Amino acid sequence: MSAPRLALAPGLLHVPGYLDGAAQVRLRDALRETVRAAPLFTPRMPRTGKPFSVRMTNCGALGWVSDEGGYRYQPTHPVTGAPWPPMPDLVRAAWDDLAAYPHPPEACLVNWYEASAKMGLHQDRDEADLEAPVVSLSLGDTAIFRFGGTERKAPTRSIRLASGDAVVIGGPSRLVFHGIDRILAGSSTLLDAPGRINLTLRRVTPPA
DNA sequence: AAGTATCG
DNA sequence: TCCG
Repeated sequence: MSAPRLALAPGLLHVPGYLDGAAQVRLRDALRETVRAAPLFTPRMPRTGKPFSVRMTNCGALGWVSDEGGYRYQPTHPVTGAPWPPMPDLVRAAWDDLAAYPHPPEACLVNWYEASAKMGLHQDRDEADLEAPVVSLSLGDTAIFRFGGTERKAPTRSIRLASGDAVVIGGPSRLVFHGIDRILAGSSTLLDAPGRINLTLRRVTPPA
């Protein structure tokens, strides 16, 4: 049985219920190990240093970080200096299943949204390889996800992303603006606290 | 630059 | 209240 893949735009797919309940529990438990090895940190805006409301960590060879020095991928945790922990097998399997791209992901950004956290409209454009899609997995409370076009001025729409949902952002939609308007606290009991975990899997460098 | 606040 |  495969979950329906809903095309929101060319190259932009929503897969409601991609992970069943057992897989969500398995991923949640794997991420507890990830966060133990690579504690959540608070990213900051380039230049201004203003903190994000979302906290983050990463797994895989490279991790996305942001601070006064800018947005970048790097192989080590910005606070502990340790290499990022490995990607859980389930994460890698989701990439193989959803990305339609013949090379492995290098980065898995783990975003923790507490109930009041938001993410402004932005593009994912720090990857040297824009041929590969970005694959997103949601766990915990439902989020209001907003997306538009590849220009900031394009009109936007919003959809709800529930625990277990996947989104694939690729093809002509690879550089669409997107963000999280709000979290519907209490909509899931998967996590111990109100909030949401989002994983974004990415290929960063062009394949050798 | 993936920030927040505020206004129409 | 939502959107720009």
